[in-house]
Amino acid sequence: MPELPEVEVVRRGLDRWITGRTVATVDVLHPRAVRRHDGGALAFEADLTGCTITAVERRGKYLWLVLDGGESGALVAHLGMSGQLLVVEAQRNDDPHLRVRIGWAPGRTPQRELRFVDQRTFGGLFLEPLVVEPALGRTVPASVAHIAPDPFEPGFDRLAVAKNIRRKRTGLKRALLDQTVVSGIGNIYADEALWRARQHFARRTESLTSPQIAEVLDHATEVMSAALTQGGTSFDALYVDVNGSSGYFSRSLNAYGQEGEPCPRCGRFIVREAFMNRSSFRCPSCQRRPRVPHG
DNA sequence: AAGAACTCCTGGATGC
DNA sequence: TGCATCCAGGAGTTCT
Repeated sequence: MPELPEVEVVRRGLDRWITGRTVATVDVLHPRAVRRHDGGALAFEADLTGCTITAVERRGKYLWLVLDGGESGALVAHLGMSGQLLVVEAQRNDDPHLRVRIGWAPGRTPQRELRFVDQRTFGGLFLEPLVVEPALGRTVPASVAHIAPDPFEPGFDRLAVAKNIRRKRTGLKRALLDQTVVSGIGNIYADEALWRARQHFARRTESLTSPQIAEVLDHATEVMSAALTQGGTSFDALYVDVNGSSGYFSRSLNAYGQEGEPCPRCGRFIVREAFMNRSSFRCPSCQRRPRVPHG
């Protein structure tokens, strides 16, 4: 559920609250939360303790805290389906699905701490070295190197990505969700972008021109930008910013989750269909099924 | 080797 | 009321 706008809201909150702080204590309450860390929970606790957060960066849905200017690598975070990074007063009661607690060296009062809370445990935290991407000149964690730039990165070339998608010869939504092609787009914003572009999710990419695909990418960028100004999309308490507040973009959705509601453009009822083991929402009039389907 | 299938997980909603 | 089943889905891994 957290896609690019939601992760960016969290990144901004973390940047404001924890940049410059030094880790004093690390407490892993559920080993699965650090399953991607080399060496497991004990190594995670030992490796992170003593590090200072010098920056908070993001690519797509991946977020990372630069440690000691990069000298100690980065603490990578992926929120998965239900992950939350919360900055809360240390004395507050533990959250029901608290997985990792990170305490700071004493500083401002009240004393706060960083908590990773994750109901469905698809998300996780892990430390990794940073690597330089030759093509872009950007420094990213090793496991983020295979993730393509998101539309808000300086290295994002919309026409080059469009040409790449066209060459993939696959279904349009499948391409939008492929994080190695363009990152940050998940099920919600893919459906919203397709609705805005009046395209069907199964439309073959090779049947579109590169400028047409670039337009779909522009719609995705615009809808994510609009969501960001609303604090992201929240359907329940599962997605929140670092202070626990929900975003408001769910009220602006035109297609996603709108089964049985009238299309805001034409009034036909939005339908839900299974695609790629997940729900896809579309207007049956504005987004007609292509004659050569699937992909 | 690209792409489909499978897997991880919990709790709220739904069905009988 | 209570128990069983379904469903949400990102991304790494395995299979074809």
